[in-house]
Amino acid sequence: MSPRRPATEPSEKSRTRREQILDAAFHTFSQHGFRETAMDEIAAAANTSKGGIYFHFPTKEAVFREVMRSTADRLAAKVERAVASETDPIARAEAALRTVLLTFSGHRATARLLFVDAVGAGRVFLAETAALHARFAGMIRTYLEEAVDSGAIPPLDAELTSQAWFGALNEVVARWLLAEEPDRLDDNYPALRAILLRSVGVPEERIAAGDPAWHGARSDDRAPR
Amino acid sequence: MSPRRPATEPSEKSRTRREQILDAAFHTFSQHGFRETAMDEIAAAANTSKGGIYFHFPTKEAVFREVMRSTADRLAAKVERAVASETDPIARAEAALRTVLLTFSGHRATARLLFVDAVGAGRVFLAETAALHARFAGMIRTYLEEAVDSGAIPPLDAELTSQAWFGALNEVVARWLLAEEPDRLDDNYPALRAILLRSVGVPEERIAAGDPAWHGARSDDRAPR
Amino acid sequence: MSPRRPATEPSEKSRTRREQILDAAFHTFSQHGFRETAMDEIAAAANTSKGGIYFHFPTKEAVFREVMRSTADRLAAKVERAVASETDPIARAEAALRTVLLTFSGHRATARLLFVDAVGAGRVFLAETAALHARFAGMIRTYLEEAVDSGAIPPLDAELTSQAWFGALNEVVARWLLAEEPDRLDDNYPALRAILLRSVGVPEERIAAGDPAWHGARSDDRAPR
Amino acid sequence: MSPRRPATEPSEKSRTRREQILDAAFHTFSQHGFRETAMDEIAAAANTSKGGIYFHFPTKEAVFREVMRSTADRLAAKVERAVASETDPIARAEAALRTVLLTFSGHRATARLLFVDAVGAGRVFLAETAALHARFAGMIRTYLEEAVDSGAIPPLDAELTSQAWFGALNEVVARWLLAEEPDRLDDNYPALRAILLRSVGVPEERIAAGDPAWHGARSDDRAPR
DNA sequence: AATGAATGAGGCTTCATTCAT
DNA sequence: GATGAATGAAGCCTCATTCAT
Repeated sequence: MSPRRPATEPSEKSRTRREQILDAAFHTFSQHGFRETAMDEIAAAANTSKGGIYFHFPTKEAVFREVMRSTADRLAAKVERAVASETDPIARAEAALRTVLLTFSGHRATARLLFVDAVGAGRVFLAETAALHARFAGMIRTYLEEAVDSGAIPPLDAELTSQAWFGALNEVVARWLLAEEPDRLDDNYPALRAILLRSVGVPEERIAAGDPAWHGARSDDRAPR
Repeated sequence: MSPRRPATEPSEKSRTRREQILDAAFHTFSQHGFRETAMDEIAAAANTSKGGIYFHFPTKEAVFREVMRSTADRLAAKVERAVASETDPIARAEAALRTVLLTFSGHRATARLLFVDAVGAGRVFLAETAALHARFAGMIRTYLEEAVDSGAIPPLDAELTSQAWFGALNEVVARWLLAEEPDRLDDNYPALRAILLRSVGVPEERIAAGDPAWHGARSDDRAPR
Repeated sequence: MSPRRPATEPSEKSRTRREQILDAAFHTFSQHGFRETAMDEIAAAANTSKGGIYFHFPTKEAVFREVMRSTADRLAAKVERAVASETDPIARAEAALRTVLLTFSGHRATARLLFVDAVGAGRVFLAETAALHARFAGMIRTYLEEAVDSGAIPPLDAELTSQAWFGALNEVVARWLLAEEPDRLDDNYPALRAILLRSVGVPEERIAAGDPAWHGARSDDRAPR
Repeated sequence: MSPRRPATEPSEKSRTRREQILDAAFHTFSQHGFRETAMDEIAAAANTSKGGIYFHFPTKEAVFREVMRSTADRLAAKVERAVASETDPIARAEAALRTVLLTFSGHRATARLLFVDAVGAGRVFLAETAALHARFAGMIRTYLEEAVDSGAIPPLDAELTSQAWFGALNEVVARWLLAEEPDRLDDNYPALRAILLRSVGVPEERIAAGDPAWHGARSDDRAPR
């Protein structure tokens, strides 16, 4: 018997199985894309049955949305945590950039899912994808505006600039994902940082000094998710 | 007999029908994406039959590849033409940027196809997509290297920078594509130009002067293809 | 999950449906041949859906192979059972012949499938067909060799002779299958028996005596499969 | 201008093209079977177009029928010629057997077409196939009846025996066709001759003497058709 | 006579979803 | 809660046949 809980509250067992499915879906989606992933594959990877998935999710779309959401949440939380430990506005922007690059560097699957599959999942997810991009660009935008407000950099079109930053980052990641024999993604951080900081008018001395947080903070390239 | 190894030049009639099909495919692919487009749809849009398409192309993939190729060719040619009319290295880079933005601005479908569908078409097209991105980034790279060689801007990591530029541009376009009620895409040119030029160390005076070629050269937002 | 590698015994329900499909396939294949039979027909005859068949078999070919295999197995078992009840070497050969003729006589569909469709199913099944013929010829060969060893008949080229016997039998059956208004197939047994026995040098007295097992053992021409 | 000929009479040019098509059809049918042969293949092999074939033949079936008919005619004529040069009834039967075996031995394609494809071409050709088999069995039957009439062999069921002979021959040929690495088909003649002659009661001395016509008359294994 | 092009019915297979147990 | 089984709507592709030129 399950403990005294409302019937609508998912039981421990159920929470676990749900997560199993999401994990499996995350991996298959990021490997084969949305359309190319069959419910059968997810079921097999989750050690359950197709019917089992349909108990927890109403449609395949719902599974995908949930995977995207939770993945984006995790990444956003990670970035926000990293940013929170910095106070200098420019350092905060650096931290955001650095974190994303480091995270993707160690988690190709996450990068693939968020920035390749999201786009390729079909017109049904257009709004979702736009929101996803807007979310990360929005984070960047916040840091840029802080920097402007603090006088660290001159005023700028924050909306467009954050899009450009995100796009630049996105492309570097995507090219790394598509490469046959990719180098370490994070090798690109110093140069990318320089370009982006320069693009918003950070003084050359500051750029030349490098990112003080960028000592051995290299990715370890092995975390499972 | 298949037309793929024509003993004689393809007849006028055939050339026309082939183009009809490519046109139709271009539109349906850019509206629904690769997987979501059925051969039947293309056939209907091309005023022909499914079998008719298969007379001209061996598979659906082949149609898509051809559409991508010809679209990319057209765009690349347009950019190169625009660039050729400038001599100053920075002006050449500006011309490239401006042309792409203007073109996409008037041809959402082209943008959609090259920068959204290409990515989302599935793993089969990975290499193709990578090549497509590399192609345009490569063009940018050439202009940047010219600028460096001429001393107009300081040395830089041309590979990464061209990726970043392309990515920034790509994202701005993509966001515009995904927006519900988009502004004019080309409204973004001045700000984007400033960011990018700044990112490679173009002097502020040059940036402030604006792009001299950017007078009424706005897109007209109506060309059929 | 596919049922091809069942972790547990296939359930009763499934066994039943699988057999339903095989039964339906047996009938449609033997009536229309492999290429001319559509999966839809099999599905309809099995009171299930096309998809239902694909749950149990990976391809149409696999269905055909399975039908052939099980049909051949059943026939071979029947022959072996009949032969086992005889001890005299010549009587054993007679039993084999008699059994095949009697079986086919009552089951045109079986005959059609094994000796007409198997050949006509296309190049993909060449090896399968060769093996099928070799299997039955091989059985005959065994009985002939026993007969030689026991001294009942003079030495002979067992390989060729078994082929010839099988071919003779096959043709008689085939002509009966192709006839518009066929007589009883088993009416031919006495004469065929005489020819074949004579061809391997069985003494005329033995031949003239007839097959003692051939009293009312006539087929009844109505068994469902 | 064509010479003064009735309009219905095929012109020289036409006769040639028609034959080209039949030749091509013969080869493709015998290699891939009826259903597996596409009109395109025949057209390509005949160096003409699909439309060209439809000028000379109304349907694919018609082409097949014509190929079968002409091939069978050619073989039958060959056999009859060989038989005509013998007077002894048993020698005539031997000649028929020998000729077929030798012909097929050198022309796998003919054998394949007549005795494999004919069966496998589908239900539409049932009657045709039956007639084909009956035709050759009928020839054998004639020789057997002559032999009986002349007292060379005892009375027999000529219909059944001719079927059996034909079937035996057919199977030996078929097995040779299906074999991966076949020996020479005609190596089997002496043994097959012995079996068949014995089966109709030819005296052992006659059998043991061998076929006097079977000196170097081996096939040469190379004729194109 | 001949051809290239087009047609459209039909076939095999996939897969999201449903459902009885 | 979970599963195996079933469903049926598409989808891609093939190919005999037709037809304008």
